[in-house]
Amino acid sequence: MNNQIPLDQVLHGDCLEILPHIPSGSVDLIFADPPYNLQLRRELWRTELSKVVGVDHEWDRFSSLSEYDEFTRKWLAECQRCLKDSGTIWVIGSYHNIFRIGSILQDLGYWILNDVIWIKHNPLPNLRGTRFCNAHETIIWAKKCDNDKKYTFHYQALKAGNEDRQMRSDWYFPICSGSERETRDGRTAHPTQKPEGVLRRIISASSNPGDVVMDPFCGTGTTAAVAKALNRRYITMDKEEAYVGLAEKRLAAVSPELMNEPLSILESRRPKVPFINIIESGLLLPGATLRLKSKQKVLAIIHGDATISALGHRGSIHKVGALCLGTPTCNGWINWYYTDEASGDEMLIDCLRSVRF
Amino acid sequence: MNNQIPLDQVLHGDCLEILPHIPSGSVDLIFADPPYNLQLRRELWRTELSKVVGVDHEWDRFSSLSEYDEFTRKWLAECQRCLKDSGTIWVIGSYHNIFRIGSILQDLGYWILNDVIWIKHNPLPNLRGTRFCNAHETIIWAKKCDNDKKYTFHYQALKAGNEDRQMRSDWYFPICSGSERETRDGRTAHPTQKPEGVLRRIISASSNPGDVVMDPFCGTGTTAAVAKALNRRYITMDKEEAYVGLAEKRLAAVSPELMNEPLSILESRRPKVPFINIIESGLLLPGATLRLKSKQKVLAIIHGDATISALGHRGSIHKVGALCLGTPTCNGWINWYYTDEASGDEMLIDCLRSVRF
DNA sequence: TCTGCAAGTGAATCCGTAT
DNA sequence: AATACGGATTCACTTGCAG
Repeated sequence: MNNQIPLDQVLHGDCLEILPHIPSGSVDLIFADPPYNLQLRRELWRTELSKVVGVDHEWDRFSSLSEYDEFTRKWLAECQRCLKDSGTIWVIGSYHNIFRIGSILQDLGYWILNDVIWIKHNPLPNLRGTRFCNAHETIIWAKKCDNDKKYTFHYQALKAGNEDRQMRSDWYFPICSGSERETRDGRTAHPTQKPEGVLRRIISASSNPGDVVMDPFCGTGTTAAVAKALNRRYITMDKEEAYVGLAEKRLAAVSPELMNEPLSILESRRPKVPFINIIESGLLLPGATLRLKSKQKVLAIIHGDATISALGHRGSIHKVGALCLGTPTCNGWINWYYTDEASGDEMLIDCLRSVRF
Repeated sequence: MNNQIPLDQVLHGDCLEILPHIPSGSVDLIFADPPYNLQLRRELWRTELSKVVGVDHEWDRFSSLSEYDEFTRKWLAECQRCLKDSGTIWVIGSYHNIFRIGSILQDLGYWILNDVIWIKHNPLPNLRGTRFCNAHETIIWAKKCDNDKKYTFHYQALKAGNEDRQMRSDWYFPICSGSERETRDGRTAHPTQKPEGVLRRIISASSNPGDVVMDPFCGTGTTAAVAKALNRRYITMDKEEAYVGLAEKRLAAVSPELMNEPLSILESRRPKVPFINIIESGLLLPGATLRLKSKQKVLAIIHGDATISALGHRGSIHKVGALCLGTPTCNGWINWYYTDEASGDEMLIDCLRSVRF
């Protein structure tokens, strides 16, 4: 393996052994669905045992939790090393393990961006009627560290796909079932297979086509399958050979989709028009005046160099706006009004930018 | 104070100093809304140049995560001592602190029963478009320890009040506003006042009339007020004298309710399915086409991010619809048609929303 | 009295590039 | 690396006032 990046394969082995071979800073995005049955099984087992033989609760709980913490710290630290400075990680869990994971993420210096709640329309009910129906899972989204690097987030595309309202932290997906559910010998292949919809939203929101997406706990290969469909590269692994075979078979049937370039890539921003263009093109003449909506008395005069002056201040539309309003910053475009000669209406100078130059 | 239980008063003082005076095993239910340890780095301004009033109070400042952990461990340990063996605790938080809280609860030997998600109808949006809108908070419900004692949980009452379906872990409440919001000198009295609906559900679900309900972080006194209204006793405290006075005044105006069982469950409003869910769930595939009834020649293509493009425009089903029709607005759901593969019929995409998610 | 519009606000780890 | 500065960015709901 050496320093080669094992792309687009399903590796067989424990992530604690494989991750150290992945080069540092080579991964754009990580999704992880770590096991928690380690802890859960032990605690259920302990509960049963304690009824019979009275095992020392304190000691056993501590050993079980700390063992889980140590495992978690190891794989999360390796993931952090593998991530690019601009990379982000998603980790999913339930109340059994998500608090350990969130704390360790913070301890390792990851910087949490959001916790997202996957709300299940069709959860397993609480069969004994002793608690609330556990109808959700928590997914933590974090960046590698508290640096200034920009992380990938297709805000505008998500907003457009969400009917022009920004995407929120509550996500609604059915649990994985029907034909999407992988089976082996006619039985559910993996107990915690995640819906492709969840992975689709995660991968398309926080990575770009061509990016490297890693999943240290492959399972049935949902992450890799969606990554392939969305034209991303993948690195994934599982310590159980049966899952490796299953995932490979699943991946072979996946074809990369067309039409999944994010809106923010296709829609190259409208080129910014500097204020001086407005003056140079004669849309506003030197000597004309501007007003602030909230302070009608403040009158600014436009100079030939596209600076303005008001209340004894002179400078850009932004700077003079901030000084007049007493705010630290000000977007002059959406605060200064000019008077339209034809209609006499007061109009935002931002309107002048939509005129084609 | 001695061994007297200071019932139905608002105590003035730090919970770390007061809690040690509360007798062991004297409390049936605890609700705690501890400081979140928010870390705001810059001022945040809205586009219309009003400043967002964040939580930047002395009581929410900790110098480090470990200091926060230590504080948390101390008050949670005291709470555990105060609880009856059958008692339970609820703690609310956000991603800034809830993982620390959950881990420490587990470390101390509390036994987590559920994590409940309070989903807000009307959260503060993400004003910079840099993350998902943080639209929820997490509430952990735990029992004192992993013992065999039965805890209070009115499963049947909750179910009856929830249209005969068992109550789930996703709860929908608007943020506290309007006349419910406590004010002082005409301004918001406390930045983190919780809605009474949340407390009403918590207290009535997990305690009985006459029980002792404790809140170590009184604030405006919501817990005590709801406890009094529901005929419970309360113990509460705050280290800021101003809040003590405020809560006392609020409590004086509360009358215990008659007939407060069964539960009154607020309407649960869940957001409608956005178009992106249709794509993510595979009901429509990227690359498929949509048509307008009135303009059959206009063909729109669906992209992987649930935007569509037609006539050179790209955006949401609504926006592109409006541009194609030349109307100011357009409800894309009832204007775009897809072709059903099985029948060949043209169907409104609105039909796809009725599929159960 | 009713309607419509404007203004205000809520637990927020909330910019990016050029110099 | 630190600073300067241009200019991009929000949703649901309530209250109050004008008409």
